[in-house]
Amino acid sequence: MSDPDRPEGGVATEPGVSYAIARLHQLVFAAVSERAARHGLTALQFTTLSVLNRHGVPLSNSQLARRSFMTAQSMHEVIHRLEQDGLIARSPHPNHGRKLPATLTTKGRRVVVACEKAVAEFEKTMLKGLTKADRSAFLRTLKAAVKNLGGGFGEGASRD
Amino acid sequence: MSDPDRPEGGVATEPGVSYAIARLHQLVFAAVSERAARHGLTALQFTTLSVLNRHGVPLSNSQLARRSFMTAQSMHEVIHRLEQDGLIARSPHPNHGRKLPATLTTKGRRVVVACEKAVAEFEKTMLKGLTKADRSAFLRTLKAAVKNLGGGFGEGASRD
DNA sequence: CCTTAGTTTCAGGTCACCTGATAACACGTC
DNA sequence: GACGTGTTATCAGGTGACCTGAAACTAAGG
Repeated sequence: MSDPDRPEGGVATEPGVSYAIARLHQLVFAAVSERAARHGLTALQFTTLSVLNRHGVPLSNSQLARRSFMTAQSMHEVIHRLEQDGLIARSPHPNHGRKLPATLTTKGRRVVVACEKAVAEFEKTMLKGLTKADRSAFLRTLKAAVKNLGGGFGEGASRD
Repeated sequence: MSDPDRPEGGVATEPGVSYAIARLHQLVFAAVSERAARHGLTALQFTTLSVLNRHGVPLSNSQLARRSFMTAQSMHEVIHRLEQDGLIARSPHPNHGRKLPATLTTKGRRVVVACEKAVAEFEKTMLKGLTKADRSAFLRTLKAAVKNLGGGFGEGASRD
């Protein structure tokens, strides 16, 4: 019903879990992008600042790349832009002539904290109506699926 | 521990649900992309063929776009390429001079069925070790979150 | 010293999206 | 039957997020 063009043939095997994950991600990504945009950031820029903020200690381009599961070249584009925009600063590592660890500037910290607050609000909306048990089961399953696929969460990607 | 560069300061507020969803999606997307690539498709091309296959009846560019939550212009790029590659065919709608409904070609159907099989295998791997109850709770929560964010799943996006 | 591995960075390419603009058609209203 | 409103297909141009390849430098171990 609700589809006047549909005759009868297609039984329509329903879409799998992958599809539901993709759809939810699409909505989450859009929501995060929108909130980050209010502070002049893309979602990727926000998450990169967030990683830096959570880690507490300066991280080099390569380290950030590993934690974000992308190439150093891709990460370079991100932090180059963040540096231009004055959200991070990079100064040479004391006892390593090649590494350029990045730290949040005051402006960068202010922005990332504001974004994180907005995202936390958003998550509350997303999970509205779910019990504490539902939420923890959800998170547990997400983590289990990641683990089953051989992935981590980038807390300590290899060494570093 | 496991991080020699980490002194003491950062308490590291742990990343939220959004982050876990993004990470799982990243792995799922990579896995689907890889499997689709074996048949010469991108993940997006595969899902588009899949929508067409599930629906059973020809869909126009605009209809496909609505079901996939993107603009008609973006979808046009996808189906134009699929048409070039001989995976779909488009012929004018009998009683509408502008619509160009797309159908799967024999080749297209063969490819999408093969991909769907590969993806189903993949999903089994991803959910290994989870009980029937875990899986249905997971899917239920995914759907609830989508609903909380005001999204549907494109089965009947508005009319059509 | 020389090799191997890690790091930063430039150059160039692809894919998945977007907005804007055009042109043709559909259809109800006057 | 002309007219406005909405839908559709499609071209043109642009951005963000990724990639590989290659160059140059540094670190560390034989």
